[in-house]
Amino acid sequence: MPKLEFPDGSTSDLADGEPIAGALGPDAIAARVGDRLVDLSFVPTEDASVAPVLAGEADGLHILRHSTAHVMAQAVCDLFPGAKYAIGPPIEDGFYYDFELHQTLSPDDLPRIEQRMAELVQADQPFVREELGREEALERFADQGFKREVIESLDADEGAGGETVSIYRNNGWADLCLGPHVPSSGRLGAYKLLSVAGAYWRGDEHREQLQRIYGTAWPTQEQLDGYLHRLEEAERRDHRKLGRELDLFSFPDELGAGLLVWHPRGGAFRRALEDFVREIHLDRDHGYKPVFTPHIARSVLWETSGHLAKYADNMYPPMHDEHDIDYYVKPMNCPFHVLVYKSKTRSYRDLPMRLFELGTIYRHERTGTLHGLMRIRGGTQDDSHIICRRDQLVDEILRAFDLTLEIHRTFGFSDFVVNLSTKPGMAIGDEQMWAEATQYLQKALDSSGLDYTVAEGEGAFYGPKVDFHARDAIGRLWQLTTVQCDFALPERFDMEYMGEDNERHRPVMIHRAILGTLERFTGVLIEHYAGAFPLWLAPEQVRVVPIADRHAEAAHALARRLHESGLRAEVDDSRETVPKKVRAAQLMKVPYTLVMGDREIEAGTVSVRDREGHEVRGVAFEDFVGKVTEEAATRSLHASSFEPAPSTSA
RNA sequence: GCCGGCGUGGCGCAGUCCGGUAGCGCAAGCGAUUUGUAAUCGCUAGGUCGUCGGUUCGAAUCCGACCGCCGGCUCCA
Repeated sequence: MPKLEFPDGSTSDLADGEPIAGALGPDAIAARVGDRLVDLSFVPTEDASVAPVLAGEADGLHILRHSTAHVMAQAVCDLFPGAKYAIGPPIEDGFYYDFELHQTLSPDDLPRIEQRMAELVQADQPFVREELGREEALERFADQGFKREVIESLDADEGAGGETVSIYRNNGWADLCLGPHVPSSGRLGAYKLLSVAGAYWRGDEHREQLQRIYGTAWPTQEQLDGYLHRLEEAERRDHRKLGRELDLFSFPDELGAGLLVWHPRGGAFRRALEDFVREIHLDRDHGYKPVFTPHIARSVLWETSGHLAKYADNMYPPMHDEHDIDYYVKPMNCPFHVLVYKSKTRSYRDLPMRLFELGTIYRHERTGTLHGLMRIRGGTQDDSHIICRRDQLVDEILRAFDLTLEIHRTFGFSDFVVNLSTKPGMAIGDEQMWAEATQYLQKALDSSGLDYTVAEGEGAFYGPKVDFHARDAIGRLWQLTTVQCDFALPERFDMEYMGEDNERHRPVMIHRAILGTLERFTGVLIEHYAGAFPLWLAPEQVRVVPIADRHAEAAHALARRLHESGLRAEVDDSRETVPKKVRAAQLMKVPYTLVMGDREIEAGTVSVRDREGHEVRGVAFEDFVGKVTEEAATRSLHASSFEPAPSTSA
């Protein structure tokens, strides 16, 4: 164990995680993590003396949450005799702990557990680290099967101590643990238990299913409140709720799980989205060519592609015709695009060939995985396949990255986490193929200047891929774009082109979807914008509100003129009061509401209210139309501002 | 698929524990009001209580199966 050097020059060979009073200053409490000290002093104490946080706060938060998890596990074991406990790590924003209990937990049990935790905090039990020999540890956890399993698997893992294991003990309760922990249970911060759920032991669906309790923990009550507030904010943005409220789509029971219908307002939105995606792909610079392919195909296609072998369970069962030929509904578009390519002999001059389709696919996802628009059984991908020569591959991958960034910028996504996913356990194609395909992606990534991390074994079964996760308006990451490099399907489908050398060559294929499915992307956008779409995507861009019946005709005339300018405008001529109609428009998040009364008709102006509630009266109609059509045409993310027309009356 | 929770008019909910044939608000329709920037007033209509089966004299309520939704796990071409 390496010696630690403290700021004052002294050294220590304290064990990992052991609290070190005064190591970072007179009032600070630190713990050793690996080869550095982590300040624990932000953890609130009654004297509230807080030294500067010298090490990363994330480390301290981890320690705090991990310690909270221990205390919770202790509380659960106190309340539920015979409890078996599995693992309880810190996670983003909190922690969980898995248990096997004689009874099933319900959310109603959480307050009791919190109550018991409070007593343990009150007792201020020290976290005591102990090192045990393996045999000793096995004995200590004699009635804790999960712990014994962990201990027994330890020497398989590199550097886990081998002969000894460490435990952390609070009074009589102890857990196998590397630490570190806060010095005592009285030093937990603000915490709250959130939910109970099922989880498999070791993440293996063939093993025991345990009961998991999720909780969150923060240094201060304010931070906890802030987190709970963020949860509420996320709930407020929930696309399933907003989708209903904004009348965008629904999932009728009669269709079956995971299948939806788009309502007119959702249709207007989707149309705008599709127009944008189509336009940008098909323009001269990006050079994609539109193709259209059917929704079903004979089984032979899926046998060749390998989908039947690997994904039969997640495909809808086949239908067969009078000749007993099986037809499958397509779960992917790629084999069809391969057939487009193979429809005639290709020359090296034809490459790269970039095929674009808004392709609708059906996947029989397991019921428990469905989630609003985020995971559905029928949806439409902005699916493209780029077939090219190897010498074109890196450039084509880079072009796909550029298009990805360009498209996402339009929606206000600028912060990405990028992964390079490598060969999974079950894959087609040989090692060399995989190595080469991965190299090309890596090369493109390196020259793109994008930061990325390698996700081992996360690739598609036919090739490695690069995934883009975009950060939304409230900081959440969504996996959207995937760019996959495929040497396997060209082989399986025997794709060829005639080279300059008059020989046959095998092309390579890039699979890429930038938005993913339009449905999922719509869900992400709803949450990103909290339903307040930028003008160009808003289902209804302008709502005209006549004040009294006598203004209805003028209101409809106005809406007609807006339509002629290419805007989506509606008139609310219901016999309600103006405040009520304004409220209705606000609730539907219509970008602009125009209130029409005598003054506007007389002056030929409009009274503009945006959905933030800003109101400007007496705006010249041409000024309004000009700015708003510009805002829509440029796909601006920002609302226009208006000023009253200068008075022209003499 | 697995664990747990849930399913009552278009939406949000009460009633379910302790069986006795459904109630509120919003939305909708009608009437009055003709309204100036986030909810005018009144009236009316609308539900075989997810579906099927069982227990019972009687089921929204108890039991079972199925369908669907929610929180997770697993999976995600």
